[in-house]
Amino acid sequence: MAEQAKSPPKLGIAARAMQALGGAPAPDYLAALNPEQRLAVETLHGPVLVLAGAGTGKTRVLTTRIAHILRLGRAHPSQILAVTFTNKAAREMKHRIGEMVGQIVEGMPWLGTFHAIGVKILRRHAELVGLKSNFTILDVDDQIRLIKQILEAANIDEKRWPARIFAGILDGWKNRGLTPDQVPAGEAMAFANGKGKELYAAYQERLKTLNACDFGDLLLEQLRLFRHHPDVLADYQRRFRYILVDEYQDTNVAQYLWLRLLGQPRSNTTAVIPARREAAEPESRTGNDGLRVRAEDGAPRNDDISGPARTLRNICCVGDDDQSIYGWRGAEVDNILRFEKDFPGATVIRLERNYRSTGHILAAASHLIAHNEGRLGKTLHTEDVPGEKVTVTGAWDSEEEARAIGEEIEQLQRKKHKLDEIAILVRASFQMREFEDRFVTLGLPYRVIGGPRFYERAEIRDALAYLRVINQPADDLAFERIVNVPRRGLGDATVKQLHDHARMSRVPLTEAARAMIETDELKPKPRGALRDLMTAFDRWRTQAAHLPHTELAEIVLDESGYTEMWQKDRSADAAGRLENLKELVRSMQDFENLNGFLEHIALVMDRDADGITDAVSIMTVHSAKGLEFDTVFLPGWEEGLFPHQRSLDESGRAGLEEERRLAHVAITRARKRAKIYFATNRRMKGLWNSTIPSRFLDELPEAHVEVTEAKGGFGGMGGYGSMGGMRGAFGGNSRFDNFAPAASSYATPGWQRAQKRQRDDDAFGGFGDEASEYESAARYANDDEGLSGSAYSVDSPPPLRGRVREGGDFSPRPGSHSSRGAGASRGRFAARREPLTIEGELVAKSTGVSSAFARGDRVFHIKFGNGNVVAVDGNKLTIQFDKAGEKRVVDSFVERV
DNA sequence: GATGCAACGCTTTTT
DNA sequence: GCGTTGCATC
Repeated sequence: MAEQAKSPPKLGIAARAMQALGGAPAPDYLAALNPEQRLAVETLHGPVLVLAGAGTGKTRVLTTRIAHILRLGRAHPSQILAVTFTNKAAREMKHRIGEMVGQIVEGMPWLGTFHAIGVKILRRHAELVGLKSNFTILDVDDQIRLIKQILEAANIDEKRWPARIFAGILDGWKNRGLTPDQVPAGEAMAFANGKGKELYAAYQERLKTLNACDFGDLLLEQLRLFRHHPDVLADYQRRFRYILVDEYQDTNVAQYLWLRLLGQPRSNTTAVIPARREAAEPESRTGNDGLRVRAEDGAPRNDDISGPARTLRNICCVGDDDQSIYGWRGAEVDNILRFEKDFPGATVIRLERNYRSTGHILAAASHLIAHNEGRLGKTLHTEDVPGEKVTVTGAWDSEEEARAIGEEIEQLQRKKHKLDEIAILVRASFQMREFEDRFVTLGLPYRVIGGPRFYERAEIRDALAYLRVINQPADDLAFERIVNVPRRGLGDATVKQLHDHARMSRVPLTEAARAMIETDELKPKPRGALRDLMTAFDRWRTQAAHLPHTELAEIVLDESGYTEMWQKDRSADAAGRLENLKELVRSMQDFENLNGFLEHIALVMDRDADGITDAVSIMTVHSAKGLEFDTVFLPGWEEGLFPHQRSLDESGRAGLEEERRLAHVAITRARKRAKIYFATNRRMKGLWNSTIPSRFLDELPEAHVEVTEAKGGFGGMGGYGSMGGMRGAFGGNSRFDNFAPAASSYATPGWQRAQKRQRDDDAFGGFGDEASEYESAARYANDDEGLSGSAYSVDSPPPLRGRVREGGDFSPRPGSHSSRGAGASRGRFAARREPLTIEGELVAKSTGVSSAFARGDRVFHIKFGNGNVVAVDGNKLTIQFDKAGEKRVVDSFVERV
């Protein structure tokens, strides 16, 4: 029965599955599926590829399939391997399966991320790959510090060959499943004059001494394990009767190989040993400094992987080639495009009925993505109403864009839309700031998703380092991190001595330290400090045995002086850091012991959303994948930003297609409203650039898109059409060429005045044209020098703004904002705010209720820290922050201290 | 060991 | 423009 035709009659399969159920009527969970979904759930034999377009019920299929397998008794929970990319996805799956099966699925030990499963397997067989089962998992920070040490030891100038770059290269190799000896000679040449390979080998060796793995190793070491120990592999192949993979389009080569190994027929294990495959792209990742990494040898791909699996195994991959947006970190769309070749006899099922978005949105997204060539092709359709058209709105600059979006959100809010159902999805994270600033002013609750994660904060890592040393004394990286934090007189000199000693005796640093306390190599002062520290660690280790780990953490933070260090720190974020430490201890409660906790944080770097009840979400398009909202705002659709210039430069056509997929992902996040924006001027890297609308806008179907009219203000701005000339250089006209910036918010007297002044002045048009033409020409000549040369300088913001500022009453207050550092942002903020206040906008937005705060109050703001209230205006406070300077904020954002 | 200044870089991000 | 980082200096 393995020999099913590729396109079996759909009902046949379903019917057969029904028979398997003994002719009983389909259970509820099946009845709720559409025919294709049902086929995907019920095709339980042989490889299955489910191409699940956005919003077609992908997760539902996966979870139902698992529930179905369990219900039919085809496998025990422990015989199902289900892999996801993120912990979030894993959690969600577990939850939903539990709901369906009607109980908590404790018994699904092999449902998790690639990495979590990797750790589990590696811990069991650690000794077979040269590790001990309590090995540490290094995060990126540790990894870079380790590389630095390796580079130093090899006498490589870190200036010329930065550790970060090498970390990137290493990552690339590991993503492709390459061990040091497998690195193509050409690529190895590219770093440090051909030392790449050696360095990689040295790094791996060092990891072994540290009894540690980096993230890449969690996969790579498994490949090694399986290849060198076929018996172990066979054992897992036997165990996993069903394999399910989520987001298959995001798998990298290493993950692909891993799946191939596990998904292969058992008999075939010996054929696999030399498995190796080059990256799909002939030309690939680039470093800086002209460091081009190429796959020099055009080795035929995939030829050394064992031939087609002879016996079909039950592997089911779910993915969407149109949502592959992680090529830059090693994902290979190719894996999904080639599934049928890799797994002959595979059943391919397309899920094309979309349950998420209304008609216009879906049509717009489909039309856009149809411009891509390398795709399997799906046609999404919906039975939903057409709904609202996708809107495209032009804004003068990014500030106005933020203002217009803010306004639209307030309108939605007035119509009782939930803020939780609104998201702003940006291409690059620097775009977020503009919105944050705007929302703080408006008093609009928002949450930023992504950004520095909880466990990446310095204070958290420090605290963890202490715990890591207690847990595993050989953890040199952790030890080094905190040996002099807080300062205890163990500076670089002492640490270097420790290092020397450790290297000579080939022992971990802690051991070296222990030895050196007994000798008089060290000066008395550091020696004493070191002895104290080691005694403390001994004590904590003893306590660890009988105290609850949360208590231990508190003791350690306290006795080490770490808490005190932050208490004494007077900077704005010290309070937040202490709060984070408390949160850390709190979060430890969820774990049985220190070990479990440390493992969790190494792998589960995600943090649950903060407690804000109803708020607009701001995030990158990347982090929005998998999410959905009623209303989605998509700012920044401009050439150079979206599609991103670097993506085009580095990956050419493939890059453009990935950007287009990203745009497709962005639009398909919307259920009811997708609102696209572009600005004609944007500041990037400190310079104002005039920009042209994204080519993706032209690729949207006119019938489903509404180009919103400027609502007054800039009506008569034919003269602004500087973009016609720019398009000339670009080739072909865009219907957005003469687009007037949206000015919905500019019906204010101030703007009318500014506009009038500008018209009277009439000098602006010429300037705009000239600069823009030069700029776009330079851009398409792909000449970076020219590009920055053509951009407006920092001192001359885009023409209109410049005019406004220069016009007497709008100029920033002199003197008061001139301080540097943190004050700089204040200057930026205040200079812009001022005119708005004058024009009464802020007053108009005030609730009228007098604030609970008074002048002189000492307050705390989550973002800006502590400060003093210098003025109160309704619910708007002007606060002089200690660190962040003077800002106007809404009172609900601060609390009294 | 703290402080200050110059230099760098700046898409997307999980584990 | 702005935040981070590394080095030099006191």
